[in-house]
Amino acid sequence: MEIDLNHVVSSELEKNGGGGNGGCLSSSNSSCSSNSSTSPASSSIYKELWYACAGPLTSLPKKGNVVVYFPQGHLEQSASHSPFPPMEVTSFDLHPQILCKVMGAQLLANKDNDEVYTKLALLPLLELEVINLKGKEHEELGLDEGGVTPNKTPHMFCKTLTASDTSTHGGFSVPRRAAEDCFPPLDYKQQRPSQELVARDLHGVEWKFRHIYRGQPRRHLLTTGWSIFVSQKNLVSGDAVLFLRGESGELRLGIRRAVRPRNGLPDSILANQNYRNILSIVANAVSTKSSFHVSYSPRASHADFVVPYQKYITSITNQIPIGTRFKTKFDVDDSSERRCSGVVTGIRALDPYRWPNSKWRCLTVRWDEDGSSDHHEQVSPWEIDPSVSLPPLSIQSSPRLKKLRTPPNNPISGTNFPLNSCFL
Amino acid sequence: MEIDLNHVVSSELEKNGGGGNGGCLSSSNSSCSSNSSTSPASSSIYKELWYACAGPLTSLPKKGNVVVYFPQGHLEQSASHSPFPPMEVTSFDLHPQILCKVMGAQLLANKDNDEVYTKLALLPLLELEVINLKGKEHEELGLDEGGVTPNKTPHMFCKTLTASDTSTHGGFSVPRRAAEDCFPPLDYKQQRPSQELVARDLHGVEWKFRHIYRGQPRRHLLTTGWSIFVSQKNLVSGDAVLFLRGESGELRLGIRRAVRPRNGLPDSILANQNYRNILSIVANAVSTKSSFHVSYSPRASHADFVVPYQKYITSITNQIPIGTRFKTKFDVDDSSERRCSGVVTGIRALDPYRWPNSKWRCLTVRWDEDGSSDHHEQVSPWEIDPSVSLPPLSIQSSPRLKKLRTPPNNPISGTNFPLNSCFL
DNA sequence: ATGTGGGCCCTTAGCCGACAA
DNA sequence: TTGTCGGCTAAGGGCCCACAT
Repeated sequence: MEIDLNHVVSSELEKNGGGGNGGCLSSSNSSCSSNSSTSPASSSIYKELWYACAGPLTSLPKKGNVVVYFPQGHLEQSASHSPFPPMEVTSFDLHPQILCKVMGAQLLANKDNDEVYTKLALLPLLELEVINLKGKEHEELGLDEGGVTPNKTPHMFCKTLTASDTSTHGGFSVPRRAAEDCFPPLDYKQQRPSQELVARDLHGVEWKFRHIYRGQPRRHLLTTGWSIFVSQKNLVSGDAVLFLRGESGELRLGIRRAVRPRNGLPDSILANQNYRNILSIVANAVSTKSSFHVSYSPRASHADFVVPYQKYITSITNQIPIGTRFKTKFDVDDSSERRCSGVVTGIRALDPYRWPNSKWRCLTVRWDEDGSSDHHEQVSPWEIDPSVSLPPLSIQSSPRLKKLRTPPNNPISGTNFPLNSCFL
Repeated sequence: MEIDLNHVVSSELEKNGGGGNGGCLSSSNSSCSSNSSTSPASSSIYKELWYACAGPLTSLPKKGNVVVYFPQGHLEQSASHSPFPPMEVTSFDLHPQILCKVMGAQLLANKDNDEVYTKLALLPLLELEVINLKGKEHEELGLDEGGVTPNKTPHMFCKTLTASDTSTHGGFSVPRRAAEDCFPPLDYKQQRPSQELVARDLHGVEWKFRHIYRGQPRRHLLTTGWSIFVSQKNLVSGDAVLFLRGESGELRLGIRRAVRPRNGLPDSILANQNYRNILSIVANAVSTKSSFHVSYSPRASHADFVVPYQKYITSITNQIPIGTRFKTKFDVDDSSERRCSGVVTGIRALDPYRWPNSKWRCLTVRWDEDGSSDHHEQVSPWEIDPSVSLPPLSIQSSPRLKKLRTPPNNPISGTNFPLNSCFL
């Protein structure tokens, strides 16, 4: 009997028993073993590892939270190669945004490439319930967003791999502080102190490394076992590994791949999710008042199509006139993050026929740094942070803007889209 | 931009242009290249290769055929680990068998493991249309089943890999007749005649091999390039490779993996196909009179849940009393096939609550050879061939039968399930 | 503090014919 | 006819330090 490692990791349950072979292909001289059934570790460490792999910016709705679900975003994620659905596909009479209650959230990891993703169970709410919600406490509305991310583990590090790290020629050069923080101390009186490290990945697979302190000047290195890890995980320079030490000293390690075109949500989710299927599933759930499942990859692209209720409301309540300057975050390494800024150049519905009045990526923006051309030029109001008090740029000063047609005159505001008509 | 190789191969269209990297990981010294965009070959050779990989027993319905679709079988295939759906899932008021017209059939290959599968577009038919069908010509009813399988290519061979074939120690030992049949002739006057072979797989990826005739006694071998192919395709001893020579001499090669627990339909299809999703998609298609898609892996398990109309009718029209002896086919190697036989020991619906009166695997059987315990003990009427005129075994003679409870008294017959009530 | 490269050893991939089944 | 083995050679994995940034 086989157990799908895609479903071993779960923040809700303690069922970490599943073994399988976890992609460990080495047979005899194994520096990795899949002996995860003997793992006595609590699942909390996996939860922390999951969030570490997902990056510092990831925050997920908790069970019971109220969120806004955007079918458009869901469709985009599932078929990134064809931005627009075929003409004959209608919106199944679905609203562009659907208020839902989070009935469950699973933290998962792609068996093939270790990318983290989540599976949310969403229960559509009716308009009546929306009104009732207004009197509820804030927690259910997803206001405690910051609290969802677990406290950052003190003993963890994340390093972007260099060419030397991934080459077959040598091992892995461990940053000094990282080794001192996360690894058991070595006996520095010895000539070349070394020890064996054992770390588990998100699937519970054990990886063994020889940790040695040597060289002139002295440094921490991972030698034996490292190259196997690199090849098994298909790591290349630019990807990042992260180590994490739990309370009782046990090690976890995860990977955070560099942004590549294809490293988003795994095939296992994308395939067989065509437009019609997704829409019929959601439409069915709405009409039968039953929950449906949504898979979401936090590291794939900034496509938040499941947004905390309060965050959404806040983002559309404040006016965002054209020319508004804003900032937003992109994480780069360890726990640092790069801030990008830009200016709103237009407001229009992406697909006015199928999804009229949809807020999904309704803002046309221009980024300040041209190097970041990989960012979308269409973003959603809740993705940006317009609270920056910079002087709004004159639109005429930008040559690129002259190509744009006159944006329609519908600035976003809460009054234009009262709750009573927004949802369902 | 990336192209999903899962969808490159298609029997219907000529759109074989898609390149991608086809899982070819070797970088510089590549014995495989993904230069499939330059392929001038017609897609018919791919069709033949697909059928060769699928095995001699595979026959698929053609576009326009009328078939019977069984949701139960579809659900089984998608979640082979949990044989029964959770209690709260109903059948969505779907009938256990749904008459459909085949609107399209794509021949596909799993990008990860090269397993062949098909994607069928099925359009549910109404009862009225069923009645009208009775006067139609036989072709549309799927009677030309045998004709669907293309004429067997004369120049092809299939060899099950030995331990030596898959070892890193050596190359691939080519059966003599195979080499003479499929490969260009060598100059046997030379001491060690050799040549370079180039073959394309289902994804259009080129593989190059050094073909040499040497040794004492002389034999045909594939040396350089072979081990890369083995490792890239993850072949192990027991798997089979097959070579195929087209009319103009170009080579194709495919693989047929040994039956393993997990080699069925790829993850890309299985995942995210839970019971509720499938049923809501099908129910939606039935109610909106639109088509839906079904993925089916012919080599995974003998779970024919899309059955030609006539085949189904024939199978349930004839009485199958308990004790009936039957034969059935299982393919083993090349184009040979092993025949298995057994006896029908009971007839009952698998899931009487959700799918009453369903014919899906309603026969309990006992196989004659005990070694074949991997076969299902529950088969569908159309999977067996009861035309064998062996004396029916006395039920009491079997010790294993004593454990069975008395089977319900509902022998299968066409009159018990008239067409008018069977479908929708 | 740590990325890269040269030196060097030794494992392993991989081609060959000798055998044997 | 063809599966497996021992022999042999060459390629590269992988540990070490020097050096540079």
